[in-house]
Amino acid sequence: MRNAEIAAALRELGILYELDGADRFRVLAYKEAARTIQDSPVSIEELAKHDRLTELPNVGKTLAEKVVALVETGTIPAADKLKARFPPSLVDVTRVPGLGAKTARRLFDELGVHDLEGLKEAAEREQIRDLKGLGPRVEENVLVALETLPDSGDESDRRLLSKVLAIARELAAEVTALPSTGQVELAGSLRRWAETCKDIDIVVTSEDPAGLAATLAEHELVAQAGSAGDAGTSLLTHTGVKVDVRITPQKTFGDLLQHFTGSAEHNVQLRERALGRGLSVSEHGVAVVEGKKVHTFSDEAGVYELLGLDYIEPELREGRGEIEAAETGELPELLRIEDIRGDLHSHTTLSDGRNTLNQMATAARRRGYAYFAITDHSASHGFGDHVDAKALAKRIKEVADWNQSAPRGFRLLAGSEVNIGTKGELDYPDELLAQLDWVVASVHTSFNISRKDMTERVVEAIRHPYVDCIGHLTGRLLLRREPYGVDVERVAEAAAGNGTMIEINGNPNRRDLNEHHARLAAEAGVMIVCNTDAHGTDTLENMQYSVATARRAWLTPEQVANTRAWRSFAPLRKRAKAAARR
DNA sequence: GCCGTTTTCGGCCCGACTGTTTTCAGTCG
Repeated sequence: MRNAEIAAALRELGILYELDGADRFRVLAYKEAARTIQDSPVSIEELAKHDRLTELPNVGKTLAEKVVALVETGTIPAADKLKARFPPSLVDVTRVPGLGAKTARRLFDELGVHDLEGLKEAAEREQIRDLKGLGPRVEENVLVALETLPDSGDESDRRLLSKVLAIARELAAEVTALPSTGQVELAGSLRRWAETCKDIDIVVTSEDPAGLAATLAEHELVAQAGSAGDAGTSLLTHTGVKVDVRITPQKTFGDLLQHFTGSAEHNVQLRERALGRGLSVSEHGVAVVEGKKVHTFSDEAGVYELLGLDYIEPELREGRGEIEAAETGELPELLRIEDIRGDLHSHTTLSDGRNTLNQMATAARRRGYAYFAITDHSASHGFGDHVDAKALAKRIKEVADWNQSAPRGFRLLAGSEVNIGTKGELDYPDELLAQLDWVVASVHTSFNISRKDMTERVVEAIRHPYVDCIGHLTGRLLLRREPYGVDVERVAEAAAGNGTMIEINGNPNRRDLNEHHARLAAEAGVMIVCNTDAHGTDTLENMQYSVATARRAWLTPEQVANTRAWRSFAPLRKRAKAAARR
């Protein structure tokens, strides 16, 4: 059973308890445990089998028992019991914005609402207004909300970061261009470089809130402008993304930015810790609980400093131990994009890329890289773009020729992205692989084999003497395709043992390794590589997503191989080590 | 439910907004 399924079952159970009138902190405990499990880089099912669940934060004895029951029998007894009392479809009713469990329960008790269909009927028949505390506006809102309610799941209203970032940057630029504007920063999950996000938060200082709102309302990306005031304005883009622009005086810019950058988990932990020191943190400042003094900050660093913490980079603000580390001076010196010296996964027109070798190499050099690997797909790619052994041999010669006239300080590498067969075999002869500078090995076919077989398959490739790096390890496509089953812990162990690197693929649809796996792998001693998997010169800029994931994984430049100059990077490759031994 | 510089009981972020109310509960981020 996948971690996401276990997390979903716990979230559902939490809502069932909430419908049952449980204490809100108990409900919260289920949500927090679900999040921990969703984020876990290792298999929760495996932990359950070895009685290790309580090692996880937010999972105690009771929740551990429930997860064990779920993994062993497929259901949780407590959930079955509650489902006998409330229809599971009542959980859907709590997904309607504005309706929570308390309201859903009353609709069930007093109107017999069982599901979304029943809710719609009750609203249409104007029955909801008969309930004390609810009125006609609730009926109106329910009917509107039901029109746009996504079919299922928590993820369905999330979008890929890259799609939203482009819109956000354009709107932020528009705001910045106004003479009445002071500071402008994106906040929320965009600023934390999460994989996906729901909406756009922009924090601004402005002398002219009305003018700012009017300008944005006219922007070509904006479909609809909501209420505007001195505190800000809200918009809806044509792509359906909600935009919140928050205006603040300069003196509390840091407080507001800190608040809206989040995450919720980070802020909760930060505020709990602050309370222990007699300080109450909010977007308006840091208030001294016993007294009247309120500290305000024009930059975020001041907020963290007052709380006795080192400055925490936005990418780390996920409630994953960063506050404790900031307290003891143990925050990592994070990788920066300017640390990257080369890109080691790219495609050209020889396989399925859009640009030629020369165009890609030239673009890479212009980015300031010292080295760049061309890694077209291998002989069995099977999408009509395969490169047979003869074509690859020719390509090796072309790369050598290109390097003859290459500018100083830049080196083009002859490489390949080789398919890993179902038994871990590669589809070029070893003699040919030996002539390459760099080999990425990836799984592109037969995803639906068992977790055990997939793990063996990848580990076999990791052991291969000419495999330098594993590409997009889990094969996931964000919001589209689940990762295939593979034991990342075992893979990381094998990679560390064999000196095989693992990439963080910067394609914003992939970001694979994810931040949890990357952190686990680096801690296991695996050398990480930040790559783009660019299929054109334009997507070389996807390095920003690879670096973002690395930062979210707490990685330092030392843990990322391609932060090194070529003379230091080259000897890290297995093929170089083997040559040195000979 | 979980958790511990408040440590095995008694806490568990903070404020805005909404829709309904005359002071607040529920919901949201």
